[in-house]
This record gives sequence, structure tokens and C-alpha cells, in this order.
Amino acid sequence: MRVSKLFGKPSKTEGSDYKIDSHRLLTQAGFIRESSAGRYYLLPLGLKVHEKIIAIVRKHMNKAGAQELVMPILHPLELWQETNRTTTVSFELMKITDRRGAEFALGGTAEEMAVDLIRHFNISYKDLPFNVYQFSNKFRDELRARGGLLRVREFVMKDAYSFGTEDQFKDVYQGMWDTYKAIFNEAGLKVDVVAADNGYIGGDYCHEFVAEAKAGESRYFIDEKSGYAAHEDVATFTIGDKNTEEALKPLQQVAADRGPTMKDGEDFHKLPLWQQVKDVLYFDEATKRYILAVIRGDLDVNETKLMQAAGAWDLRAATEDEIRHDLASEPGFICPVDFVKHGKKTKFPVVIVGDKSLRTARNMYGGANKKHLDHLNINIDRDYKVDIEADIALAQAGVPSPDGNPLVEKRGIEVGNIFQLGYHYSNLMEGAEYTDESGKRQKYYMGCYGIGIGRTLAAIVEANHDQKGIMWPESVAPAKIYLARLGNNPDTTKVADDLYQTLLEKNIDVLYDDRDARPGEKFADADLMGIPYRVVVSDKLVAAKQFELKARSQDEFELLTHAELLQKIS
RNA sequence: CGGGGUGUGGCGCAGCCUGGUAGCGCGCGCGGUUUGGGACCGUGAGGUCGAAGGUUCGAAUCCUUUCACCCCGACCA
Repeated sequence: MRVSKLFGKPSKTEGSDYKIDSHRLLTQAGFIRESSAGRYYLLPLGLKVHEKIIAIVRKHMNKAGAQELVMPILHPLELWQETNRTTTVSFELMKITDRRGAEFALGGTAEEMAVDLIRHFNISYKDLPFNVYQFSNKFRDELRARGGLLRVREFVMKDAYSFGTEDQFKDVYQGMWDTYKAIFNEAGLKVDVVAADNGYIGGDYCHEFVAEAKAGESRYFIDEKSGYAAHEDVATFTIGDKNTEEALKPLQQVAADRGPTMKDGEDFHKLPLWQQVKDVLYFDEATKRYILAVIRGDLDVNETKLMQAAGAWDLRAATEDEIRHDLASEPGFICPVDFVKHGKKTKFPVVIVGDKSLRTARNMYGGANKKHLDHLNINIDRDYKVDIEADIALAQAGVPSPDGNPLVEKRGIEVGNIFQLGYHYSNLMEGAEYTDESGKRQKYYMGCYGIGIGRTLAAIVEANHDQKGIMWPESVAPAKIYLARLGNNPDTTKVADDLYQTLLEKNIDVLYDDRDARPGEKFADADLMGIPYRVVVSDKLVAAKQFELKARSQDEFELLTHAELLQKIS
């Protein structure tokens, strides 16, 4: 490609106020252009990279035995109703109606479509396991698009769906794990594999592939020694005992003229924060219940864990009005001891969920469900009982991982994930069955596996750039060589044109800067676009029968003969 | 959806408070001088001032409504 003819030339002023490096660089370098919020044009250079990433994904998926196909983008709405996901997906489904009034969802993920496809085939156990995948545009009506390609409303995703038996699943899952590692490795992206919450997709466990980046939205924790890695939603840690050998003291009520915060309690009683009982009151809109989360004062409630423990779906904080009037308590003085006394009728049922940390401290203190009244020496079991006892604590940097070493907090971009779906969809969708050895119908055990192509592209830029611009890994670079011609001398032009032809014939991706521009501009654009190697042909060099070769990542260049150059870059 | 902000040539902005000829820089076209890290001179094209309504002799500017976009929060490939 000649830069003089390139559609989407670099422009340093374009989008100069963007906050995210990848957003700014990709825009300035002429790879992407915003259409409307969260929807982007991929310009020729951007498409080139996009396709290189797709080729890498395809190669490794095929190697793993997965089979590529394409599904419709419009999904019959009945399918989403069949799995009850028209209301439960967290991203807003986009809908469209045809002239006959048939309703479709614009696909945001395609579990239902995959199941619907395979249930119309007569499949025997001999065909199992198998894995089908596609690259297709996905639509998600995100509340807020942001960060350039990091979070958009329309994007290409590689989504794969595996079908098999429960026994086979472990190998299939591990196979995709290894495949993903190979994919991101080849694309030049370092990723951490972290355990995560499976959210709206369904199933019991899943892993995210996260590229560490400041701009990332995923917070996760890793134990660098043992390799334990988990998203903050699911990260577990060891809760050390505090004063479990202390004798139980009698429960007391004391006047407490203090404010409503944890700090107020700490200051008033002059006792450590960990000894305070923290009570957070939620309301679950899905199951219409109050959920009181109780936890040791130095810890925070992890709402994901809480929802799982309590079987809740749609948590919100309880209002002050609900706390005072329906639950007869007081914000800042909530306490599990005598919380909603017997006989008192509330509008909605109450569930008390206690964190395991409550067993690591004794003689705790906290409110008494009345303004300016506190309890001292609160002890679980003796003074109050919880309906559900579970780990509902949010991990913090520095606390010991389950393997004992301190957790390190990181931020990153989730570029892919693998989900165990189990029988979730087979149970919800009738006829998702194969014939087993004895001729009986059996449900499929499923998994699904996604990679966001555009997000991967942006993550690569986040991880590979400097002050001057992008630094593409060779495997995904839009071109391998940036050929800059300096000067208009006919000899120089001839040498540069010839070299360009030679490289094209050798099938080496080359971007030929044949513009009548000054050297500084060409060099700056080469750096901004991030092409791995720069070759210079100039009047002086031509006179000396030399070519200059420089790697984007390096400051020094070398002078080579024509033969040496071709040998080096082929 | 809650909070904050912005809409003026392709891009970045000024003008708005205090109503009266739409301006600057970059980019783009043309002519010329330049050519190893984003040159310079001359010249030219390009704007229903986000949209609708209102006030006024007169609105980019004041008022009302509305839309879009950005940033922070709750969600995800």
C-alpha cells in the first residue's frame, strides 16, 4: 500500500483529547473512526490488524478441533424467551421487528442459537464432543460505551460452543484454556487467567483472560507465588483469627451518642475496627426480600458473592425509609441481635447472611437497632443467628491468598473468557439431547468460549506503545515494513519504487511512504502507526548504494546493501 | 439511569457574561522556496454556530424544549 493513496492517513490533531491511549493512538494513526458512541468504522489499516488477529484465533481454534460456521445475527426472540434471558441478561438486548411482526433479538451472544441449531440434528454419542465457533458482530446496548474499542455497542466476537458429556468436559475446557493461551501469546499479549463470576451466561465456573492494563475495567487479585488468580468478584482469601481465645463476655447495651459511620463507632468505643460488626442492608428486587449482610468490620461485602449465597439477582441498597419504618431499625445502628424481633411483621421477608469472618472475632460491638444505642460483646450463635453463613467478603490487596501468600491487586482488560455451562441450557431448551450408547436420549454438557477481537486489538495497543505511537507485535502489524522515501531525485524514486515492487513480489507486507513530505513527518507517522521495521531510501543512501533499516522498538539503525536488507527482512 | 461537562468549517478551539460584519491554529487546494525528526512565503476553498420553538428591529450570544457526545459511578468480549 502506498501511503499517498492510503485512506485513513495519520493525523496528530485528530481526537487529541481522548483519555485512553489506545483510543487516541488508533484514531490518530488512522486505524479507526468513531461513527456514533460505541460504534466504530475500522479503516483499512485497522481492518488489516483485525484480520490478522482473526487469522490467529482461527488457526488455533481449528488446531483444537473446533469447527467454524456462521449463525444469523438476528435471533428469533422465542429462543431467548425459552431460556428466560429476555429479562435476565445484564446487557440490554436490542430488538428488531420484521414486516410480519416477528420479533428478533440482535445477537449479543449466541448460546440459544447454537443449541437450537444442534438440537435439530440427530447426534450420536460417537460425534461427541464437538465445538462449533464463529466470528460475528455482536450487539449490546451498553448503558455507556467508553474507552474507544474497549467497551462498545457493536463488535466482532469469536464465540464457540462445545457439546459433549460431563466426563469429556474437563478436557474440552482445558483444551480451550490452552488454545487461548496460545492465541494471546502469538498475538503478543500477556494475559493472566483469572477465575471469575459467570454472570448472566449461566453455569458454575468460568475464567477470564485478562491483559494487564491501567485502562482496564477488570479488577483482579493474584498470588504471584502460587499462581492463584481471581476476579475481585470471586477472589477468596484466608481470614486470620483475631481474638478467638478470649472468653465470652456478657452482652450489654450502652448509650452511644455517635454518628452513623464505622469510623464513628471505632472512635466512640475506642475499640479496633475489626471488632465492630458491619451490617449492610440490601433489597433484592428479583426475589423481593431484604438481605442483611453481616461481616467483620475491617472487611467489605462482596455483592457478587452475597447474591450467590442468598440466591439473589438484583440487589440494591435498602432505603433509609425501609430501614426505619419496615424493619424498625436505624441506619448506622443496624445489628443482627434482635433484628426484626419475633412477631414483627415486615412487608417483605428478611434473610440474614453472615460472613465466615464473624467466627474470627469475639465480643464484638455494634448498634442495637435504635439511634444512639449500641451493643457490646456481641457473639455469633449466642446472641444472634444467621440464616445463611458463607464467604461474602471482598478481597483486599495484601491479605493472604488461599495458598497463603499476599494477594496483589491488578487491573486489566478482559479479552476473552471460557465458561462452563453444564446442563444449564440443555435443561432450559427442550430437545438438546444426543443418543447414548444404549440408545437413550441424554442432555448435552456444554461450555462456551468468547474472544473480543476489537478489544484484543485495543489491549495490544495498550500494552505496546510509547510516547511516539503504537508498537505492533509483528504477528498482528498492519505491515511489516514502513518504506520511507526521502527526496525526489529520480534515482531515489526509482530505487524506492523497485524495492517496493520487490517486497510486494516477496509477499512482505509493506507500507510505502511515497508522499512528497518532509522526513520528520514520515518518521513521525511511521512511529505513530507502529510498523515494526522502517526502511529508508534517500538521495544520499542511494548514492552510496545503501539502505537503512531500523526497528520501531530501537533507536539505532543499520546501513545495509540491497542483498543484506532483503536477507534480513524476508 | 444518577452526578458533572461539551456541542461553532475535516480536527483543536476563541467569540456567548454585556445581542449588531463568524474568527484563529492545524489540515485541505493552487504557485513557489524547501527536504534526515512534524519547514516557510503567497493565495484560495470550506461553517443552516447540534435541532426546534420563543423574545427582539436584529440571536452563535438571552429564554424554553429537545437531541447528541464526553467524563465519573452501577455492568462486560
